[in-house]
Amino acid sequence: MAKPANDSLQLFIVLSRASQWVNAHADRHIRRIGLNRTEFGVLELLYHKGRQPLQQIGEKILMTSGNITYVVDKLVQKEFVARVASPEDRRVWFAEITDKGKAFIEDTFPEHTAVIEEAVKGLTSEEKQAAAELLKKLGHSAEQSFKK
Amino acid sequence: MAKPANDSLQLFIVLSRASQWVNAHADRHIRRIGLNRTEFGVLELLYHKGRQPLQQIGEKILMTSGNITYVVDKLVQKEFVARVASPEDRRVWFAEITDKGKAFIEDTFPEHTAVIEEAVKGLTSEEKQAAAELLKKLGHSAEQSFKK
DNA sequence: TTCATTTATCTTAATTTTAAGATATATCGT
DNA sequence: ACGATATATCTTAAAATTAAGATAAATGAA
Repeated sequence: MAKPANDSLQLFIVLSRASQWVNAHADRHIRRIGLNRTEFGVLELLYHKGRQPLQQIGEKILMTSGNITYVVDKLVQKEFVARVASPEDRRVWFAEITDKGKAFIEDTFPEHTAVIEEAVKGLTSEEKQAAAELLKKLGHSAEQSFKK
Repeated sequence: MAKPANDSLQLFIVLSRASQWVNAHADRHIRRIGLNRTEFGVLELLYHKGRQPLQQIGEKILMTSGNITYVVDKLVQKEFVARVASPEDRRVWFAEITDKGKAFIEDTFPEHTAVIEEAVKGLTSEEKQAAAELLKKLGHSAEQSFKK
């Protein structure tokens, strides 16, 4: 049996590489449609999860508060996102996707999906499901232990 | 059976999240020891794989040529790395880890390993091995299809 | 209520990264 | 050998990101 630390380091290495190369596919496509990874991630989040306080966007996509302000400003300039004041807490702004933003996501999502399918086509459907289950568990536990 | 694209998108999502949170652990540690993720990655590469032409570093860690120059300059300033001319091709510089750089890696590696172990402790040893195998396959195929 | 503390967003400067292209050298076809 | 093309590194400006801290509002303890 190998030392336990080896399993962990090995996992870390292959996780980083897989993420790097799969994201290389995604990034190339996202650049082509005129956004960067962060902007696309925020827009997708708002599309799928609805309006979010800026703070919560930063918690999910892991960026500093200053960068959230910057990225949301860019999306507002592109008219893909609007800032909406919170009626309950005057410190809070929600970011909300606009109709133009929704249309953009809906237009580009089929291509995005095709790019991701190409990126992960080295695994069979069963392998994808097995990997996804393990990664879900890993992601949750890493998030929990990071916040403690 | 779900649509095939769903397997792929789901895998992409959980891969991104797992990578994000595991890297959050690693980044926090790397910052504490005075480097950033890119610098540490380059230094580790040179430690484990020996001297590399700058070009090849960029291919492995996916960064632009300008950024390689910048990062290697920073590591040279810290005396962790030296530039060595190639005797065969006068365009090429190798980056090579110095004794000080080696000592730095050797000093910090036990902590780095402990941080990674903590980050991935949500999986059992068997699960780590299963995940690593799938991610290795995924990484290789994503790299190949990206370059085509 | 009041004051101290916490929280959410924004601002600014510095750092990191990319993009575009310049320079020097190597390679390839003729 | 020659000229065209390709390759490796570097330079510069712009874009993206972080870090530190300012401001305003909410929360909590006394």
